[in-house]
Amino acid sequence: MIERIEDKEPIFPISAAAKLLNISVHTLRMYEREGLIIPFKKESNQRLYSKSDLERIECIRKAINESKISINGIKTLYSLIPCWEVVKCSIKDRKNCKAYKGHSEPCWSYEHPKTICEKRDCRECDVYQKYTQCSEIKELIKSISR
Amino acid sequence: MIERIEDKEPIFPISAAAKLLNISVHTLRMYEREGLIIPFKKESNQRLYSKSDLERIECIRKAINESKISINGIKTLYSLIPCWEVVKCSIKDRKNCKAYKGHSEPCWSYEHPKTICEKRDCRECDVYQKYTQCSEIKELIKSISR
DNA sequence: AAAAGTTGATATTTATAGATATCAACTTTG
DNA sequence: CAAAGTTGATATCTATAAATATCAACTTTT
Repeated sequence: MIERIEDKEPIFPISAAAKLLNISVHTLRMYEREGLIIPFKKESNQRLYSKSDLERIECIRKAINESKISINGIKTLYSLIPCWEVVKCSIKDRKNCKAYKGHSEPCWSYEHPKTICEKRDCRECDVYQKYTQCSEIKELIKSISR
Repeated sequence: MIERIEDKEPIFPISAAAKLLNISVHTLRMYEREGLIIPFKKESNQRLYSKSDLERIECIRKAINESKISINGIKTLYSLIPCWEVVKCSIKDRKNCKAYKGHSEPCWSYEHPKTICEKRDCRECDVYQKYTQCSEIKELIKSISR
């Protein structure tokens, strides 16, 4: 469970990632289009995946293939992450934030101008990185309720 | 949105409920087996549905057919309801409660002996009755985090 | 006590979500 | 600068989740 800096380095091009995960390139792009993952993008727009990205994707695959949760189900689950507590945003931020109000997309899939998140890179955000699994989300909800 | 007492009266046998909802009897039993609904049971074990039950089922149907959330996805969403805050259970209760620890079934699908919920009827519980939709669950999470 | 409706269970159908394949245009690499 | 890999897009396939149908045994109703 120790996270190394190297694990976050985006080093695998899409075909290498697909091979390592034993899935098709298109599936990876679909997960991205659905907002489940945010791969690193080079200036040329080409995707690069880190080891952490691969772990995240494996987790998502388990949810789909073993737990039989549909992609829209996963999006909805992510939409319940209390991101406002993680990024400690202000009441004003919350007023302006579609993610705070919505409940069908992960917060990082919404536009959220005029909030604390405006110029942050969601790929680097704890909300995206630390609450991939359902157990992690539930533990977060427990921890904020006190 | 006004809830009347009559709305909670279990009056419709399964075939009437199925007809009103325009679905098959078997589908109703499947939702029950999956733990999405808890119909009232007569001594003879026959099911009766209230108007509130029908509304709940329509909501679940929308989640499945329109929002494309799978049944397992819905179960997982329900498992995130912070029931411990709703029923105000003790630390000890939480220690004994599989629902508190789990994250794949709604709390009312778990056995939970030696907790405050032990002898309560989950069908009558606010956790079951008041947080059917995702928007309601998210609002609850917001309200407990302060 | 006969008719209508219910029970749980198993077997079958269908609609579609998730995955794959193919494409021409563009980028990177050696 | 050619080869290998990428981009997004569209069209197609397949595995299966959700729903339906059928069953004999049991309850309720009139």
